[in-house]
Amino acid sequence: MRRRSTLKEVAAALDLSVATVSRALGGYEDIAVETRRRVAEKARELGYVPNMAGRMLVSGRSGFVGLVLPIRGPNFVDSFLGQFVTGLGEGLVAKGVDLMIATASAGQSELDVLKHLVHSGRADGVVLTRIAEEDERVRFLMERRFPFVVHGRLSDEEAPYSWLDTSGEAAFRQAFECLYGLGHRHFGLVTISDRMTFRRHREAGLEAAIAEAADPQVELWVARSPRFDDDSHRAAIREMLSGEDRPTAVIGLFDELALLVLHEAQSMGLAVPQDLSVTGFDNVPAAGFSPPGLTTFDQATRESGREIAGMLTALIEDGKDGPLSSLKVPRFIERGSHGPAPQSGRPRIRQI
Amino acid sequence: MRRRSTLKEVAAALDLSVATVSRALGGYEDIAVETRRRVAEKARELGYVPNMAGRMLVSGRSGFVGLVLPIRGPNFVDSFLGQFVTGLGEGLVAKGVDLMIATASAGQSELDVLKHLVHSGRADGVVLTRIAEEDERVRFLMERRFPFVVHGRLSDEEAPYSWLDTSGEAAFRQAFECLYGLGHRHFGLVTISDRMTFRRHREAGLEAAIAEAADPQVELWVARSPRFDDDSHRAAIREMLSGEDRPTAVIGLFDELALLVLHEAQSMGLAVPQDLSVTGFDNVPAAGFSPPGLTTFDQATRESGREIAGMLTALIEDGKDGPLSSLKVPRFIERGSHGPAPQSGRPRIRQI
DNA sequence: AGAGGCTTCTAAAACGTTTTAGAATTGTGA
DNA sequence: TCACAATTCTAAAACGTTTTAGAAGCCTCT
Repeated sequence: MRRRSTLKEVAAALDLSVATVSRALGGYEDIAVETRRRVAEKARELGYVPNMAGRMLVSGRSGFVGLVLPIRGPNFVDSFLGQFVTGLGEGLVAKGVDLMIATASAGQSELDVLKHLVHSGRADGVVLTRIAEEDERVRFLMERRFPFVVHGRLSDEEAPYSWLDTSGEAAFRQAFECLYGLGHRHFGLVTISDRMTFRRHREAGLEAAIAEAADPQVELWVARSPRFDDDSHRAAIREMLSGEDRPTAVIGLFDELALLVLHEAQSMGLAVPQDLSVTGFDNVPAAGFSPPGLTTFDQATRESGREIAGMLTALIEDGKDGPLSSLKVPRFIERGSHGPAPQSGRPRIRQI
Repeated sequence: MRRRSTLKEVAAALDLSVATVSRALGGYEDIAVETRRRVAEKARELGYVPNMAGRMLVSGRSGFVGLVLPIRGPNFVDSFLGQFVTGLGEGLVAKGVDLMIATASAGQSELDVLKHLVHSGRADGVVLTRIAEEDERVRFLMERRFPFVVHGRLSDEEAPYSWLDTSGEAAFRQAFECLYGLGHRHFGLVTISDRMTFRRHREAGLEAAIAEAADPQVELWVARSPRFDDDSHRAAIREMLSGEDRPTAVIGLFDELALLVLHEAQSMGLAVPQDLSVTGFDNVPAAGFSPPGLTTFDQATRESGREIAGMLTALIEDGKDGPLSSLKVPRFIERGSHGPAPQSGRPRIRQI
């Protein structure tokens, strides 16, 4: 067990050919059972571990799956990544596949990284996260017929690629129904202006639910700002919450926005959930820690990672199979930030 | 650029030998300058990208560095991992090295994973995180002389291995000095009973600072429970905070514990920071979101990842160089959870 | 006895790269 | 002219594995 040995050494020790040892370890039927046993024993004794490079060379497969990290600003924190990586790793290790993380170096785009990954043969498939509505990376991979799975969806849902997504539609529908049931009629939505698929789905879910309610009393105030521009979001939220015509229930497109609402409400002297109900999406750790506890939806990110690992390895193994897809329904996490609508009447609505 | 081509194809296109093309691309001096230029051009034209398997086979290096993921319970959330992976990736890509994530499969220990990584030649070096005071993984790697860098430290600081750590000592000293300067004399420490190095360093820093203050008025109440047992922590915190002899300043060993203190204080009707000052360590995202904002220390995890990447690649390249180490001083993040000591007198202290 | 079939094993090629040892060509100095 | 050096290139081996095509030995059936 001291040094790793090679097939050749195992073969020499047993006076067999390298080919026989290879096939014996591979469990081939045309090697006598007794020989297979002897080979296995000797291999263990000598601490034989197959060399991946040799294997890769002949098989043309690297045994790796790549995760292309989104480029981040220097201060961007992503509570999602750790969970996702953990889940992916767990799912892949079960299939004997390893996970590699591909990062863009200075001046590289995510597409550059992807191209290098595909061309160098370092990975047999890739996982893409955080895709936009139109994504050049997806186009590139589809052209090459390189196996990949996307966490999220493009706007073109007919395109033949594999994805796993969490249904923002279902979630926002459920949020509305819950709040409507609690007597809320006057809603606020804090959202982004960027063209992300997840935004479209969540907004569509909310709109559909409102339409289905078919209640003329229901009104919606939409506050829309650029994704990472917290100052704009804050300003929009303050405007939404000041004045007597403010919503009684505010839905954040994701937790960070909902948490901003919680903060602004507090600093404006509005009590949550007595004066204002707030919901989010993602269930980031801070959601649980921020009093009174943010009501939100949990994506089960780690579980998604595991499932994506399974989809991707299936794709790699028998490439003929058509694209796979899976739509998860997020779990509603009811904490303290929502409650019955307050009783006071309230005037008209405005749209920003 | 359609399909990846090989050295042989480039050589054939230029009527040169494979060896010449290889050396030309390698920039060797014994290839005519003009030839080098022609080769480079044709290689680009044909979209040549070196095949890693071939290269690995002859060089004996995989071009990978492994990160062994700690095994986690099904619900464990780690905001640290995402940042660390991002930093590592950034640091490694600059050196042309890739990052692989090694996960334990069911029934495997972290040591098993490590052994397989080392023996299969899939990685040329590894990064270890979350090590305990005595760590069998470190022993194993030292025996094999396999390049590795540890994030954290063992209790045996003389052992010749490379590490990068954040000085919990300096942080807790600073926390004490800050609070002492604000008039606090009666301190609480919420900590764990597990034998982790980081615990020892932080506690040592606090004790040293108390000793240096040499003030007989200073008293310390220590509440110690098993690491992940939140219920025990809560109970210990409640006990610490109930009664008139409670501390005016509580230091959490890490943010999760400090956030528990914040919660318990709130539910007991204690105002932070008027009645009670609280500090933590780690600067998890929830620290910023939890009113009134947790005062804590920031580890600059992403930056540490980058630095570790540099250390490890240096170690791999010229293995002769002795072990490297680096001790970072964490940044004090002053938020709203600490303030001047309240004025009321306070009776004796107890030790749990 | 010969043909055919089965079982068990192996030689050799292939994957794509780097490196070593040396070949071929040209130039230089005596 | 010859010996020698410098420059530029190449053939071949090596890395460790898998796979292909087939060899060797034995058994069975006619």
